[in-house]
Amino acid sequence: MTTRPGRPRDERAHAAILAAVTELVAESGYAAMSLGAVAARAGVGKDTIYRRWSGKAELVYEAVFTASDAAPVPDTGSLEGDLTVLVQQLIDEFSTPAAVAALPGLLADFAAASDLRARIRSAFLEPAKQRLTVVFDRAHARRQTGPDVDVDLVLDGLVGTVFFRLGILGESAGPELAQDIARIAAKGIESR
Amino acid sequence: MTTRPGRPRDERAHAAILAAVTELVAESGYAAMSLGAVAARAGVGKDTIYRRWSGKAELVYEAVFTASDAAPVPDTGSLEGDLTVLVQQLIDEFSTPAAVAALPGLLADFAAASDLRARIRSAFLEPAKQRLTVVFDRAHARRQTGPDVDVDLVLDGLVGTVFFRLGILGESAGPELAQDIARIAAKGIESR
Amino acid sequence: MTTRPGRPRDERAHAAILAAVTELVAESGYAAMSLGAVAARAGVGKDTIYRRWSGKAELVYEAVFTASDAAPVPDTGSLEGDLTVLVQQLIDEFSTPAAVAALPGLLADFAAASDLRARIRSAFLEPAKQRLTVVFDRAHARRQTGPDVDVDLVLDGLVGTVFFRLGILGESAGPELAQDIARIAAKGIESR
Amino acid sequence: MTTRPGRPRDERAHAAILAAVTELVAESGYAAMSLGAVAARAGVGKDTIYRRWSGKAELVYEAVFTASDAAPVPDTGSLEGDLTVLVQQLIDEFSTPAAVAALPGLLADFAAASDLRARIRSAFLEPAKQRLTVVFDRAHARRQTGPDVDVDLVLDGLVGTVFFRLGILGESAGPELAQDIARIAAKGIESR
DNA sequence: ACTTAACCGAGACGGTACGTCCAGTCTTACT
DNA sequence: AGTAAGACTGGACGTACCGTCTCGGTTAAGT
Repeated sequence: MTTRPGRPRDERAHAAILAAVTELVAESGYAAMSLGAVAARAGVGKDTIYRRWSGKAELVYEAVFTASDAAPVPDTGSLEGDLTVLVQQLIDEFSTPAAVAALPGLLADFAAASDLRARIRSAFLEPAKQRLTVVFDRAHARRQTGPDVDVDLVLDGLVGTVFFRLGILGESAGPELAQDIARIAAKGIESR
Repeated sequence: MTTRPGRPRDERAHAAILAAVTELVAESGYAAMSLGAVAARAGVGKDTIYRRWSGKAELVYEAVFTASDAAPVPDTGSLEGDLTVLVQQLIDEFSTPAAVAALPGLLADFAAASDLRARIRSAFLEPAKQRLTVVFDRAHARRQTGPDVDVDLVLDGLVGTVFFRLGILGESAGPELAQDIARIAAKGIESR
Repeated sequence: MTTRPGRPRDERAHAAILAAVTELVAESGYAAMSLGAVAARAGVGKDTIYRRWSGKAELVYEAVFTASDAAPVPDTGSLEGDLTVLVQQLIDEFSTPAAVAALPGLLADFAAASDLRARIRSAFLEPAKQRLTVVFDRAHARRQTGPDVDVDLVLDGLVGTVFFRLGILGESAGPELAQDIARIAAKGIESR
Repeated sequence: MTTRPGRPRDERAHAAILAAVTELVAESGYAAMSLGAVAARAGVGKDTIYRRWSGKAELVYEAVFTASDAAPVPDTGSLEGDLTVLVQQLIDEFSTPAAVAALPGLLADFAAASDLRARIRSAFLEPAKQRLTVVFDRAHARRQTGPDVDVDLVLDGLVGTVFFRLGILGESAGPELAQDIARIAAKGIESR
């Protein structure tokens, strides 16, 4: 039962919509980007959008944040080194023009709708949490940390710091930023 | 001649508007709160709002974040203790019903308008930065930290973490949260 | 008891307001002329206007239609000649830039407010009716007309025709117009 | 391919809007009737009104003056009789509650906007002018009038008189009015 | 070949908020 | 009491967008 009756959805429309969102959100920002403009840019009817996504937030999330899920788990041999790589991954993910323009409004919409709010942890944070858990397991095996590090708290700290700096304040990340953040975090959770 | 010509602005209208904003933003959320509804609730014409504030973001900012500027500088004798108090001040500021409801949309609007974006550091962060600077000076005098702590980075980390947890994820702060955050931060920046 | 207590009204303000109305109504038209703009142009507070006139209609009426009340009663020796002069007086009165711009909106406001509507006959038409009555009395004395000419009907016909042509259609009056109208009217009411 | 792409316009919305205008203009008058109230009464969004009409004047014109275009050309055998019928047609057209309430403000708006002003002759007057032309042709064939009657002038006189009496002064038309006007006009233009 | 059913672009639909403008009133300090 | 200035409530304006609905027409799978 893999096929449904009727005409199948046009994959080119799907791709054209996501491309239009990426362009328009970078040009205009999240709030100023209307779905009507997306439809026009993509050469698509508005229904074709609403048939696939429930609203602006879901659509922009998929368009902007679906690439880096495959980021590799860092393994540099030290906790600080691993965290530096991981924070740099976050910075890279949040630094594209589309992400910078989309993030504040996107998270505002997610936060405002309770059904979406519940999905932030699973959608945004879960991939990074898995990488972070592996990093901590290795650090524990090296006796650098205790067994009871609060992964969620550290993750919220790293993500919150990066999001606040780049997404809210709109500052660009210098080459030292990832290491500066990682150094404090690593020292903060190491044993002793 | 300190008085301007014409009828002076009505302070009661000012107060009624801010009270209406605080109520409505807590009831409806930032995006769903219309300035027309604010005017109706306050018993005020829309012009009276637009005469004093340039838009929703400026208005809500003034209504929701103008109380805690007078928060005292903590002085517990230890860096971790001081940071715990300071983080708790942030948590308290971000935990009122109006602040929880207003923050994501408010910061999204500030981030989207470049003229407002520049004001986040000065308007939101400056009071906390001053307290944090005093805390670090005392810690340095106690030889707990070096002289070159990056105050902005730590501040962004503390604020970003609290804002992300409470404002974006909508989680409520448990009694241990402030100390958990402060402990990691203090260890992360201590000398040695 | 000709003097009232308190400061007497400033006659220069009165004149400045009427001058500002005449200018602004000619520039902008009746509907687009706001009393705030009149006050600013006259260098006067809005209250000074509302203290003297009850609203825009009354003000514009006084500014635009108060000059020609002293028009002389024509006496050319023939009914058609007298009517030609009288119609030309109407045309002159309705052809000033201010009158052309003010008339449609002004009469619309008069017609919409029942208390003003009752005043159109007395305010607009009474001076012309008196002149027309004299003209008809002389014509009757010359046995050109019967004794029972419906003065109001003829007056409404002359005024309505001129007002519709100039005020509503916005056409300019050629040199023959007064005589063309007067000829038909005179023939239409002569005996035989 | 005569059909345009997209959802066709809803004829019931069109009719509901015109019905709401007819009701509301009769209840409130032209100036006091807001398009927002029309939309609410018709159960329609404001966009649906602005999509079809450019403003209040165009909308009210279509709602109030679209019935009598099919009025028959009078043919009583005499000029005065024909004119009496024609004037009565004008009176009937201007005497409906909606027309009485709409006319002054409507013509004021038409007169104020130069693009609309040009349409008064074609939209309001053309149907009556055609009937009047036929009446004059017949009168000329009967040798009652010369060949060079100024149709526009007589039409402006008849319409102006009726409009001024009913529309501006707000007087109701007695049973003799049409004949009184027609008698003067007929005598005024007859040969000899 | 024919039916069925979901798809498609286009754009109209009801509804809601926007930010501006004006009417007519009110409140200052000053004359 | 009158004055200039300008703030006040209230409400209409015309625009923009949301998310849904309605057309005519297309594209496959199932019969």
